Amino acid sequence: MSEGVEWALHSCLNLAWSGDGRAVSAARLAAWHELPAAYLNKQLQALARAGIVSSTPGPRGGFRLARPLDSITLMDVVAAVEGPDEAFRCAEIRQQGPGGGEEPPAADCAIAHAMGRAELAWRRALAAQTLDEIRQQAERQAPEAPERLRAWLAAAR
Amino acid sequence: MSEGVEWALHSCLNLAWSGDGRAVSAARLAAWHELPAAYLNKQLQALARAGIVSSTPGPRGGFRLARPLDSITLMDVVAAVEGPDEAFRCAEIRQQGPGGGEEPPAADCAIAHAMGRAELAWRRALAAQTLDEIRQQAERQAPEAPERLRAWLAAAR
DNA sequence: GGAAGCATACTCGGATATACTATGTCCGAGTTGACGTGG
DNA sequence: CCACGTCAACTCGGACATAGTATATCCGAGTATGCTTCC
Repeated sequence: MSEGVEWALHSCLNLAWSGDGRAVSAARLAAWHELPAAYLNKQLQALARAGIVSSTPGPRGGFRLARPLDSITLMDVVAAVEGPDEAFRCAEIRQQGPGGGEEPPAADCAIAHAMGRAELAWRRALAAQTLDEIRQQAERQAPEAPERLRAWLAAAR
Repeated sequence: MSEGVEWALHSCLNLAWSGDGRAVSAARLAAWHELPAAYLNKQLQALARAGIVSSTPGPRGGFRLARPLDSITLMDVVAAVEGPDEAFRCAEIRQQGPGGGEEPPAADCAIAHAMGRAELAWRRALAAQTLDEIRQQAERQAPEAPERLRAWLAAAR
């Protein structure tokens, strides 16, 4: 799985903690965890295309959450960064060569069906978890995190 | 996900249909679906290392199932081909840069925890499905498939 | 006729190239804010 | 003092390199088979 998924998820939480008042630039979000700024920018663009964050150019510009955290699921972020297509894609090799009959088979490939069911379970688990729940859990573990981020953003003016 | 997973799964079913009497070479299994023989051989080696199939060299050699289909799950094959490590690996970026505190955090990353739970659901779904169940479903859809394979193997002596 | 020895062909197994995607970097278009200037 | 125009800096956005992995290929070690030869 792409490294950018982890970056995007942390960035969403950081955006939520930064306060809704002002946007945060990709460079600041990247510096907070020592990530490559230009590449994180790429991931944030993907989030913007998916409607998860909104971007504003120019000075004082940057990214901010486009909707509240409790309406963003893990699935939304994963789909935005990784793309919408399934991880296991059936190439229908059973139709190739001597193994494939003359006419296409009537039913779907049993293997693809089973793999699809498993992947559906994964997607359901991701869709059942909102970023707000994760934020609450993270704040229970480290209650000072939001304030530290806001202080650092204000100081690094 | 790797293309080889699909090839390995189909090959396992084909090995089950070929009959337990004699081994089938990687070249024959590949020709049945017009796959690159040498590369399929690589995937079968991975299955052999995992104890799913057994290999015998020399003439009349090849691969055969090492244990019955009902004791092989989708998870076994996926783990053998893809490797045992998780798809989402937490790099603990929260500990890097100004965002990371002085001492390591006490609890696990909430994001990694949630992603791990989703992946666990996927793995459970894969482990709950045996290849024998898939074989039964495939035979219901195409009852003539096993016999066609055996006839082709005998003809291509 | 039978058995031993040998050559042979066929198999896996791993070491070696190539292609593609994820990763990382760079520069341009656009916008906002500040500053200077004129009224 | 206020309003307007100009300028400059900062931002995203997409186009351009690079690296790492999945894909594909090739050749060597090993083994069972069949044949030849000798007893």
